[in-house]
Amino acid sequence: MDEKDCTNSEHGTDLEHLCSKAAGRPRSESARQAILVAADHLLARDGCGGVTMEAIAVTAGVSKATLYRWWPNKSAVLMEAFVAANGACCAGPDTGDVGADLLRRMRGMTAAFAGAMGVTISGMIAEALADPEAAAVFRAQYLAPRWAEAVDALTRAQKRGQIRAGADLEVAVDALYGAVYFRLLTGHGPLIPEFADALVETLLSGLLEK
Amino acid sequence: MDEKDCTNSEHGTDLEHLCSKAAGRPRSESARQAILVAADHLLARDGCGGVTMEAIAVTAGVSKATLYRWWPNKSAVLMEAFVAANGACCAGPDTGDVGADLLRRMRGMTAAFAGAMGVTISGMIAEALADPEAAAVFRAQYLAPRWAEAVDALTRAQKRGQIRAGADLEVAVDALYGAVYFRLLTGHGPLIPEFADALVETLLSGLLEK
Amino acid sequence: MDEKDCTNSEHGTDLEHLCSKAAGRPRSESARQAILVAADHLLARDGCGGVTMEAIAVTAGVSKATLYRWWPNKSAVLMEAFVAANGACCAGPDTGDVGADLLRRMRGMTAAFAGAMGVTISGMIAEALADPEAAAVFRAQYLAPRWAEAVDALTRAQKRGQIRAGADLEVAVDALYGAVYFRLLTGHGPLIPEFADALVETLLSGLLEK
Amino acid sequence: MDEKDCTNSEHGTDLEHLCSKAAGRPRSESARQAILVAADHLLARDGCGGVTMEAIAVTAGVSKATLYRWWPNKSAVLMEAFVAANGACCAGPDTGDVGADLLRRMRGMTAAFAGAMGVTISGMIAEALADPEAAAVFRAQYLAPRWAEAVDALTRAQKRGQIRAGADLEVAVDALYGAVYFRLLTGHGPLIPEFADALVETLLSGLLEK
DNA sequence: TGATAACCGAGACGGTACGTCCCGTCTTGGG
DNA sequence: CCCAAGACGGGACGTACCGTCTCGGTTATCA
Repeated sequence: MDEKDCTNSEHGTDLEHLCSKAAGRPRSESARQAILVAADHLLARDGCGGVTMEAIAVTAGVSKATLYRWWPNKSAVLMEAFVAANGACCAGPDTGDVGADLLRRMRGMTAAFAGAMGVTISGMIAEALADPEAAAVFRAQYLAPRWAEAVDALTRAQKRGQIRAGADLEVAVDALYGAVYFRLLTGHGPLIPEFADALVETLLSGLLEK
Repeated sequence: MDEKDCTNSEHGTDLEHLCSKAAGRPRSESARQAILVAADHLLARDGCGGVTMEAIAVTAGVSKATLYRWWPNKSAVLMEAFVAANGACCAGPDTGDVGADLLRRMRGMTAAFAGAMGVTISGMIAEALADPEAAAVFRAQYLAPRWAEAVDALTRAQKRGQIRAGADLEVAVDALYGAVYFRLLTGHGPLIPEFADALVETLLSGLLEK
Repeated sequence: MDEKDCTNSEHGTDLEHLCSKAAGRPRSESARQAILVAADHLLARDGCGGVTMEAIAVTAGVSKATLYRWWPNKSAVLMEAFVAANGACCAGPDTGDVGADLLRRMRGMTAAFAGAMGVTISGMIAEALADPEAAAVFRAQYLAPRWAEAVDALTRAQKRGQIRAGADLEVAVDALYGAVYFRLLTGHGPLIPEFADALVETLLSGLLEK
Repeated sequence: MDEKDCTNSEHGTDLEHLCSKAAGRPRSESARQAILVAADHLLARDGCGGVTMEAIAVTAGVSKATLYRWWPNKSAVLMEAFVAANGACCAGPDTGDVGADLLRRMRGMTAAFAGAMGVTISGMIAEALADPEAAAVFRAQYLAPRWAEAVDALTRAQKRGQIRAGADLEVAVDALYGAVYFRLLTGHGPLIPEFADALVETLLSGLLEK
């Protein structure tokens, strides 16, 4: 982190030399990439519990010591591999129709969670539950951007007057996302498009009789 | 399961002798209780990942073979210990005021999840994510009753005309519960009473501008 | 050790039950034998430094945990394997001629040390130098019996009047054995029959001019 | 070795330029000294097996690459550090009384071996047992001079007529030194002055009844 | 007076073995 | 037939050290 801030500093000042120490052989970027790729591959093939540090090392053509030099444990490697592969958060288009946009978003999410991504996400949450640091990474790198993006979309709709002024949009996103995660993690209901439809409809219209 | 069906059979018929093949020493009920108590205690103390079959056996004063004679693996023991300790599902009173009842329910849930119970539930879900059979037990013994109870309460309110006719109450409960589980499992927001309040308000009133 | 004393107790008293507890599955003697055989085999094939606990386990068809359950480390396993294979100390015949007997003994020793046994002994001493417990085993199980036997033989000759009364026979054996070990361990001279001859002659006759 | 032969060449001939290709920075003598000092210090503190190349490097304020640039492996460093610190072989005075001289010599040796030097020597022998090159260095740089010196002393006595003509003095020194090394390496007896006394007496007088 | 070549520190790298831990199975003797 | 005690095979874990490598930077000598 520190040296990244340093090298990325766009204003080359005299202070540069303070952090550009970097004595010794620099970290092998190729090894890092190979590890993340191997971890992601094994994650998809063997599931979260089936991945082994030894297997990652062998697959990546890397020594186990190198793994432990840069990541404290298996959770950390898997989590970084996951966010490296799934970090990008493609904001959907804002068509002006909050209902349609929300529907598209939630349908996409349920469809993804119903497939291979669902298995992977489950694994990452299991990992997060056992390791607070992994949890923090998952939250910051994967969850937060998507969540914020959804809140933003709702906020824009609210400013357009489509959503009532007093609504707590953050809690609303928790309810939308939470429902999907709930079904994913507990398996208590199917992740089908109709579920997304009903969920959006429920959130938008509310339960109370007018 | 099999012999349970047998011993629990309330109708003592002539068929009894078919399953009451209890030649030999019967299962020690005291050992079973000691195991469940020990598992629950260790679960609370060491967290889910920290519990060991060996530790359960020693704490319960029981041999490891006895554990594996009656449960197929660690998840099963922990899950049964959990539902034995937390199985009862006390339905709250139905005061006739949906909003107040729902608020009470969700506040209770968030408060519980914010405490020791939250840690335990997290552990059980982690266990469920790694073991489908444990997941089934968790769902059937813990989750389903509470979920059904909540759906029932909303259904009664709907019949009373407090909730609009077309609302999908099952999805609504998924959203309510899901939001709380979401925060519990991802740690992405605090489990405070205000969260319960906002959640109920959002679900009841909906997001759309009237 | 303790339970050995116990089971070997020839007088079956009431106290027997105190130590014949032996609860639990008894130690597998076949595993123990397989381990010692495997260790001895690997020792001969790969030399002392080349043996691996993992290799011993695999060769013996045994789990690594079983190794560490009964021996604290590699040295201990190797040492026990060594003494199990080379523990027997065949006392040579006492012909009544000290010189001849001594010569036969030292020639046999140098011949053995010049061959494969020399390599093995070197390894065991290296192991003993790094691990005091292994040293104690080597001393008690291998060295002491042979040394004592040699001292005894000299003592008998002394009683027969062939060796002068004041001679310190223990120190003499140290000199005889030490010289051979010295050449073995430092490689500073060859272990040939002539060396044994000269050594015995020197010790018997002494250096001083009469 | 090569460049040592070169720099040590006392006869500065025209050939000098062949090996004095010292284009570039010359070897840092201070680093070399620091390494040997550090190795010797760690050897005394942690014992032979406890010394690490990394530790030597850090202690000497030197990089690991520098170690491996000048020595092929750990044994070589330790051995050179040992002989650098203990290479000098102070020949004792030749008083004309071979018995007294021998006694003084062996008493000094046992006393030294009973102390810190004994631990160090043990370590070097352990190292030598695992590495033939280290063994050669130990033999040539440490052992041989002392051994030769002792043989010389005995030879002088023999020429003076104090020792019988036919005695094999080399074997006698092996017996004297070997006995002390034997006790040091196997720990089978104490290294006390009385041992030196008895040893010398035994060797000088021999065992046979006259 | 540079240029250049070998030095140096720092430290990451592949590799190998270590000793620990836990799982789920088994083998005893005893109730 | 149950139970306690506890040994067993299996397999992943995280650590430690080895000897090699790549950096950026530092000297002496040669051109």
